[in-house]
Amino acid sequence: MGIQGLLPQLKPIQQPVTLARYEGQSLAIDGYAWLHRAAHACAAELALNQPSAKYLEFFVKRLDMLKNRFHINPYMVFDGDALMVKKDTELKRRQKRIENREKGLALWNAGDKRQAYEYFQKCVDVTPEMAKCVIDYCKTQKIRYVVAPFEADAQMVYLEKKGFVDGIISEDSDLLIFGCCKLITKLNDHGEAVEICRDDFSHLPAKFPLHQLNDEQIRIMVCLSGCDYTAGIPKIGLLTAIKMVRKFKTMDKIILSIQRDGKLTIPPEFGEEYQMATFAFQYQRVFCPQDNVITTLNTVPSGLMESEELFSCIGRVVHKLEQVKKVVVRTEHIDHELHYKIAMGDLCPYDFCKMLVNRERKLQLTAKSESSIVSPGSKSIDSFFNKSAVVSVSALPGTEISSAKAARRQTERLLQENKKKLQSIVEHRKLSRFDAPVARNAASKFFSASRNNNQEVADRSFSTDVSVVSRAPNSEAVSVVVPASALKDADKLPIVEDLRGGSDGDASQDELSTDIPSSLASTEIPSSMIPTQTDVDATPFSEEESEILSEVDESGAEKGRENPSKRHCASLADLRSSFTYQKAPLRPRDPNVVAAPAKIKDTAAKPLQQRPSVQRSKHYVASPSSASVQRRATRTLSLSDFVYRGD
DNA sequence: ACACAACCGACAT
DNA sequence: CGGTTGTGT
Repeated sequence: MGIQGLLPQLKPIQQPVTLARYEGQSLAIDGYAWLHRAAHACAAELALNQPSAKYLEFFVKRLDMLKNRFHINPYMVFDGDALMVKKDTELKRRQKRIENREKGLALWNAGDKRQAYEYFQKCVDVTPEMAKCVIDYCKTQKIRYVVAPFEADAQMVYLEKKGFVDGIISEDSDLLIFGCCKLITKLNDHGEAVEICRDDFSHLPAKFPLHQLNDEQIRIMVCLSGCDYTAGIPKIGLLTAIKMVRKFKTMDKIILSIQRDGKLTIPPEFGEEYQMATFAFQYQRVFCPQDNVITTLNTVPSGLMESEELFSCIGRVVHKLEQVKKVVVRTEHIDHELHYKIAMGDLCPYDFCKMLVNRERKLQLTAKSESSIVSPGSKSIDSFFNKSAVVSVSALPGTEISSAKAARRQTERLLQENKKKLQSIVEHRKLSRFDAPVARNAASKFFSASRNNNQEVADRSFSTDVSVVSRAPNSEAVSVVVPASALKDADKLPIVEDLRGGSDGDASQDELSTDIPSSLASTEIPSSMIPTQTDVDATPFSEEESEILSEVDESGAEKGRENPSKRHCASLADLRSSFTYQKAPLRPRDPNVVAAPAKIKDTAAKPLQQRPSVQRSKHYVASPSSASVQRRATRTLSLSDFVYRGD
C-alpha cells in the first residue's frame, strides 16, 4: 500500500538523477523491494518449490553496479517480523497468494504451463529464506546488511538518521513519513533513478504545501487519507487531508469538525488506529548496528516511557528471561543478543526458535530427505559433468593443462585429508549432543561430505583425460584455472565466450556471463554458513563461531594460509571487475565493514592462477538448470540428517 | 477536482 | 507494490 497518491503529489520535487551522484556514499536498500521484483524472474520455480538462482542474480547484478560502477556502499535492509498492526493485512495477502498458487498449480498439473505462469506471477511471495540467500551473498561480498526487527522502512530511516547511510533506495513512500530525508526511487538497470529530498518540500506547489506541516501534521494527513496503519476515512484523499490539517492543525479538531458537519463517516476504529500509527511511525523498534541492541526509531519521550500501549504498537520483542515475544517496556528486559542474531539473519525473524536457512540450501536438504538414497550414477548428472569437462577442454588453451593437473592433484590430496577428518568428526558427532564445538565439526563434516561427492563426479569428468577442470577442494567453488596470459590480454570477454561457445554453440548470450559464476558460487558459498543445529538451548553461534565455521570449511582448501571468508568474495568480485568493468579498477571501499580491505587488495594482487575462476559459468551455461539441481541434490546427501534435524 | 476501483507491470526471455 | 486509467461523486 504505502501512501496512495503521495508520490504523484511529489512529482514537482522529483529529481531525475544518476547514481554517480552518490559516489563514495552509503545507501540503504530495501531488500524486500528488490526481492519482490527479482522474484518475478523465477515465479514458477518459487511456486513449485524448485531451486533457482535467478532472484539472487538480480542482486548480484545490481550490487555489482552500485559497488563497482558507482562506488557506492550498499547497506541491505530486510524486513523482519510483522507488526501487530499489520498482521491481518498480511494475512489477507497471503490468502490471496495461496489462492493464486493453487490455481497455478492446478493448471500446471493439467499441463497448461503457460496459463500456470500467469498465476505464478500473481502469487510471488518473498520469504525470509530468500532473504537469507541474499544475506549469505552479502557476507561473501562484505556488504553491510541487517534484518530489521520489524519493518525495513523504520530501520532504514534509523540508519539514515544515525548517519550509517546517506540515503535510501526504496519504492515505498512511507519512508518520508518515517522521516526519511533522501529517498531514491525508481532505480533502473542503468543507474538512473529519481531522488526526493525532504528539503525540497518547500518547493512544492501551493496545492500541496507539505512544508507548512510539521512531522506530526504530516502523519495526521496520511492517517486521514489512509496508510499502512490506518484504513483512513472514506472520501478523504491526500489533498482533502492536507487542507484539513492546514485548517485545524490537530487531529482532535479535525475529528470534531468532521463530526460537526456530518458529511463524512469516521470508521469506529479510526481513533485507535491513529494512535497506533503515530506510535509505529515514530517509535518503531529498530536494530542499532553500532551497539547491537534493539532500540526505537526516535527516542521515546519520558512521558511515554511507561506506556504499555505505546510499546504494544512498536513491536513485540523477546524477553530476556521469559524467552517469549511480548510487549516489553524496559529495554534492559529485552534479549538483545537474540535480536542480534535475528538482525544478522541467523534466526528466523518471526520465529526466533528457528534457524534461518538459505532457501536454496533448504531445498537441497529437503530434496535429500525425500530421496534418502544417494544416486550417484544418475545419468543426467553424469552427462552433465562430462559435458562440462569437454567444454572446458575445448575452451582453454593447452598451456594451462599442466597447472590444472597440478590443481587437481592437490584437490585429491585435500579430499583424502577431508575424508579422514570427516570420519573422526562423525565419530565425535555421534557421541555428543548439540553444542557449539559440535556445530563446528558438523560444518566440517558437511564440507568434507560435499567434497566426497564432488570427488566422485570430478573423477568421472577427468576420466576423459583432459584435466583442465579442477574442482576446488572446497566443494562449493568449482574452479578452473584461468590462464594469466589470457586474463592479461586485452580482450577478456572472448575467453568467456569461447568457453561457452564450446558448450552449445550459443555464444551470443548476455555479456554478463561473468556475473553468473559469482551468483552461483555465492548461492553456494553461503552454504558454508549453513546452520548445523537448530537447538535453541544451545543457542546459535556467536559471530566468532560463525567465522570458525567458515574457516573450518575452507581451511582444508586453502591450507588456512589466507583468510578464507575473503577468498571467494574478493576473487569473485575481482574476476567480475576484470571481465565486465576492466576500466574500473577494483577498489575496495568498505569503511563500514570490519573486514580489512587490505586483504582484498592482497587477493587482487595475487597471481591470477590462484584465483578461483570461471568454471561455474561454464557449468551454468553448458547445463540446463535441471542438471545443476540434481548436482546439488547429490552433493549434500550425507548431510541432512543432522543439519536439518526435523522441521 | 478529488477519490477510488480495476488493471498492469515488475523480471526476463 | 506502485503507477495508470476510467468512472463516479
